Amino acid sequence: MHSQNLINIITDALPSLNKSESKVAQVILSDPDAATRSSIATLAKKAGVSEPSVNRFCKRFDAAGFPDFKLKLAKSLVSGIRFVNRNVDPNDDVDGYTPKIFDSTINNLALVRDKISHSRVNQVVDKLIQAKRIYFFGLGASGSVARDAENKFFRFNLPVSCHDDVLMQRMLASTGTTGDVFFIISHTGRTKEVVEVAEIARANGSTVIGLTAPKSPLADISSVTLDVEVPENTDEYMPMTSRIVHLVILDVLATGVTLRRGPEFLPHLEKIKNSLKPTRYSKDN
Amino acid sequence: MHSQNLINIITDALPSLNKSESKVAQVILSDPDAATRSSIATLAKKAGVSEPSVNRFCKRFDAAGFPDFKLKLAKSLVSGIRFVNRNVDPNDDVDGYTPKIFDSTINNLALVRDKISHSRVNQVVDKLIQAKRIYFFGLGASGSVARDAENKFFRFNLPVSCHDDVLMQRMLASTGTTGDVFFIISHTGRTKEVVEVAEIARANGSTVIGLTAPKSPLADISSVTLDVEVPENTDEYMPMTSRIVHLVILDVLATGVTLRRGPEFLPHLEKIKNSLKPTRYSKDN
DNA sequence: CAGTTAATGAAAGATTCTTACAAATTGGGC
DNA sequence: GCCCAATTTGTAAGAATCTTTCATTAACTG
Repeated sequence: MHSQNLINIITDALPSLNKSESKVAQVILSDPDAATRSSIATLAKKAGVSEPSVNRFCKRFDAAGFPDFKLKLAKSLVSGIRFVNRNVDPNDDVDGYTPKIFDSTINNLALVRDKISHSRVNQVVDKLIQAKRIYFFGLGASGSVARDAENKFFRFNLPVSCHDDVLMQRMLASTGTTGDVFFIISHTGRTKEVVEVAEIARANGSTVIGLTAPKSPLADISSVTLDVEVPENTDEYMPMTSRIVHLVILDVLATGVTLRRGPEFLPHLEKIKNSLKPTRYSKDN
Repeated sequence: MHSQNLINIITDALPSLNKSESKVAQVILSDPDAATRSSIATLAKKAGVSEPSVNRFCKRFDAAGFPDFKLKLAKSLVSGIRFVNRNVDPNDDVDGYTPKIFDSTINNLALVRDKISHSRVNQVVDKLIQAKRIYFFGLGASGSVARDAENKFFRFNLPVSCHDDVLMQRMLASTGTTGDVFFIISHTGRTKEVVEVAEIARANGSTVIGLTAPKSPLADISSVTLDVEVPENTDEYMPMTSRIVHLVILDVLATGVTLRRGPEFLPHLEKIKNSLKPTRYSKDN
C-alpha cells in the first residue's frame, strides 16, 4: 500500500541520473515543499532545463505526469521523513535533533504498518485467545516491552506474567505444556539464551510466539512469528526504534483480543479503569 | 504547523453547504483518494454539477484552485487521520483495526512533535547532565516506561535507577538531596501517591522533572515539566498512546545528553554495545 | 572520427483549469 | 400568488498548464 518515501527514492537514484534529471532532482530535494506548489514551467526554469525534461523526470519515478508527481511528493512530505538527511548530526541542537527523532520513529511505524502481515496478527490473536496461560519474555530493552505487555494483557482475565530473568524464563519454559503461550520479544532474535528458552518451550509442546526480526534464529524456531523489520541503527545518536514498534504491535494484538471477546467484555475493562479513580486527584480543582 | 485535517473540516462544514457544494463534498468524502486522482471535469460529472461549482467549492476551503485543493487533500490522507472515522469499530477485522492503531499512534506522535517545547527539552537535558543521581519513577503503564529509561540512561555512566514501588519511591524521595534528579512519569499527573512523592522530593531540595499532562498537579509541583497532551482515549478499544510518546521523548532526551557529552563519549557507548556480542548468534549462519 | 545511441529542447497540440457573464433558482415582502 | 433582489448555478470562452512529437545536440563506441 505505502511505498517508500519519494524523497528517499530520489536521493537513492541520484547517482544514476543523467545531467538534466539530476538538476531537476537537486531543485526538488533542496525544497520539496516549494516544488509541490510550483508549475512545471517554474520548476524547469529554476533547474535550468526544459519542461519536457521535468516531465520525463516525473515519469521516471513512476508518476503519470507532473501533477501526479507533485501529488506523490506532497504525500511524502507529511509526517514521514521530511528531509533529505534525517540523521542526527553531531552539531545538531535541540531544534535539530528533536523533530528528527520523532520523524524517524514515525517513519518506522509507517513502514511496519504497511508491511505487517494481517493474517499473522490474526493467527497470534487466535493463539492468545486460546491460551491457558501467557508468559511475556524479554531481556534488556525488550524487558520493559514485556512488562508493558503484562500490564495490558492481565486485563483479559487470563493468567499472565512477564519475566526478564533468564533463569526464571528457562525454568518456566521447561515446565510449560500444551496450551501455554510463550510470547518472546527480541529485537535481534539472535540472543542465545532467548533462542534456547524458545527451544525448550517448543520441546514441551507449548506455543512460542516470536516478536522479532525476520529470518532470525528466534523467528525460525517460533510457532508463529511477527516479523518486524526495522533498519539497524548504525548511527550512534539514533535510538533503537524497534521497542516502540513492538509496543504498538502489542497494542494491536490487545485490541484484537478485546474485539474477539465482544462487547459483553467491556464492563470488565470499565471496572478496571474505575478501580483507579480513588487514587487520583479529581479533575476540577 | 500542522493544521486540522481537511476531511474533518469538510465534514464539519457539511451542514452549511449549499446544494451543489454538498454534492461535491459527498463525492469527495466518499472516496477522497479517488478525488485526488481525478480531474475537475471527472469530479464535476460524478457529482452532477458544473466544473465552476467544483472550483468554487475548492476556494471555499481556502485552496487557490482545484489543483491546490487536491494537493491539500492528498496531504490529509497520509499518515495522519486518514479517514473520517478512525476509531476502532466493534465490527472491525484485522484489516480494519491494525492500520487504525498505527495511524492513531503516528498521529499523536506528529502532534507532540509539533507542540513540544524545545527549550524545555533543553532545560531537562541540562538538569540530567548536571545530576549526581537520577531516579526514574512510574506506576502502572508508566512503570515500564521508567524501566526503559533506566536501560537507556545507565549508559551515561551515571548512578541511575528506576522504581515502580510506591514505598520505595517515598523513601528514596525523602532521602534525596540537592543534585538528585527525580524523573517522574505519569500519564494523568493526578495519581495522589505520585504527586506526594514529588512533593517530598522537592521539599528536600531535589530536582523533580515531570513527564506528564499539562496543568496537572504533578506538572504544577515539578521543577521542570515536559508537557504531553495526548487526547484522552474515550474509545474503549483504543490503546493508551501516551506511553509511546513518553518513550520517544526519553529517546530525545537521551540523544540530547549524548550530544552534550561530545564525540569523546562515543567509545564508551560502543563498548557497551560490543559487550553483548558474545551472547548472540552471529549473523552468517 | 564516423556512426550510432541517448539526451535534450522547441514548438505545437491536448488537456485542464479559471473567469466572466448570463440564466436559473430561491426567498422574502407586499 | 407575484415581483424583485440576492444567491446559486451553468455555459462558454479564455488562460494556464501539461504532454507529445520531432528535430537537434551531445555522448559514447568501435
